[in-house]
Amino acid sequence: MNSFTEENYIKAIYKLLESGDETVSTNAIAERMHTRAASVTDMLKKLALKKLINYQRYQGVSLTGKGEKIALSIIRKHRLWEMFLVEKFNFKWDEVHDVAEQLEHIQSDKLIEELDKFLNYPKADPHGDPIPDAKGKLLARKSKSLSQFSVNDVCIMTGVVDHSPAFLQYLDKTGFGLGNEIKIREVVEFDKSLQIVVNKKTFFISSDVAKNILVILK
Amino acid sequence: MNSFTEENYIKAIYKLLESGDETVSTNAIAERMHTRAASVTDMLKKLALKKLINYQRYQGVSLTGKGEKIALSIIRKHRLWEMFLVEKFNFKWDEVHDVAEQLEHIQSDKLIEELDKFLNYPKADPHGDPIPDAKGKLLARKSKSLSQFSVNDVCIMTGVVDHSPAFLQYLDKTGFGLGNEIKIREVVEFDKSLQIVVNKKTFFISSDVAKNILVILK
DNA sequence: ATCAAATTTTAGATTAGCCTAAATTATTTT
DNA sequence: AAAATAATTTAGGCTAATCTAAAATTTGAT
Ligand SMILES: [Mn+2]
Ligand SMILES: [Mn+2]
Ligand SMILES: [Mn+2]
Ligand SMILES: [Mn+2]
Repeated sequence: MNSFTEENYIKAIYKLLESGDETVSTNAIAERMHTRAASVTDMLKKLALKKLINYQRYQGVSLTGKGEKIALSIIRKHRLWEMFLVEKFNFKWDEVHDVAEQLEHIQSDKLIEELDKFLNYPKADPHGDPIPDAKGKLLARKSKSLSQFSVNDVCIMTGVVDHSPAFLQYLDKTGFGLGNEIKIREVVEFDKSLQIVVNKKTFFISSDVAKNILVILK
Repeated sequence: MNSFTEENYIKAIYKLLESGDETVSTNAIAERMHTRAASVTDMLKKLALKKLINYQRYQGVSLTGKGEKIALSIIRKHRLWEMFLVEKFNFKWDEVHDVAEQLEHIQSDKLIEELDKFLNYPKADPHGDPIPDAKGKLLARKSKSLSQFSVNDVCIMTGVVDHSPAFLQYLDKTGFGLGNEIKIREVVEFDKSLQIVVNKKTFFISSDVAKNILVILK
């Protein structure tokens, strides 16, 4: 139906729209897809012809209902596969993304239904990202960045912003994972770095790290 | 490394070589790939340049060691995935092929290792076809077609020649499957059709069906 | 050994996805 | 409200994989 490339563009547009803006720019897509703006324009014309995006030249793009459904189905597949790899195949959370990028394009409704069942209908992937249901319904997360909390707040880690292996491995090495209780012991005024307590141990993390850790108040 | 298309050509050449000939023809590849001979010639030039096939124009092709290794790795992945779908995801043996055609191109050594381990290192796929090991070693099967046996021979069904859903569904409906004991009660001289006993029930099968059932003598 | 038929290759196009360079349109600054 | 700058699109090309039609080569039948 749609090529891998088309699927990847649609997903990129969806992700860019997630940050709140009404439309996304050609340049933003180009950067995310590691291509040139001219290539993006070519693809936008094609996707518009297929009624997957709303596009008028120079005006930015958004997804149509049809486009959004496709995006959500790809994201669903990506996250289910990531979950599968971690739960059943001994992958670490920093190893799953690249394989899931390939698996998300496999076409088979039965496969995805069985995958979902096999994993017992998980609500979130190994990074805490919510998994759209079979109908494309996605629960909005209410997590906030750890950097938004204050001294003596006690939070539960629910996700990450940065998904890079480097960041995930840093968290592993330090001993942070989803579900951990994090108590803020001190916020350094100067650089917004934090002193926190996790598993009864004290850690110092930069504001950069704090920004990339998602939590809910306990 | 190699595109999906290149992988599919290599696999096609491998399968055609399996029938015993030293080389395969451009036309044979074209028919198997549902393309035209001219397209095949283009691809053969490319694969020859990559040293995956031995090719001189008008002389037919064979695989180099490198090409054969790639073919076996794709076949290994295909058969492991088919096994996975049947064993873990409730697929029937007539439903797995098309999905495995997609999954066989996923690139991840760890994924295949874990898949193999998860399935407890199976020796054959749901159709009885042997699975190459991680080194690309493939055990030759000694099964023969049921049509080669005679009255009173007792055999065990070990595989199928035709993999089409139609044929597999016919076997399902009739109640034949891998591992079944088949006793030949009569061979009709006129059309080579057979009267056989499976699970204490008597069946009449055409010579065409018999040719497509692989067995070993009990 | 010659000629006809079949096979295979070459020549020349097409489409998807990508590129650079140039032109166009929008936005920001003065 | 111009002018300068930034963003976007168009123009023109490239490669991979495909096609049709024509040419070249091999095979096989007299
Ligand atoms: Mn991911
Ligand atoms: Mn994820
Ligand atoms: Mn198969
Ligand atoms: Mn099989």
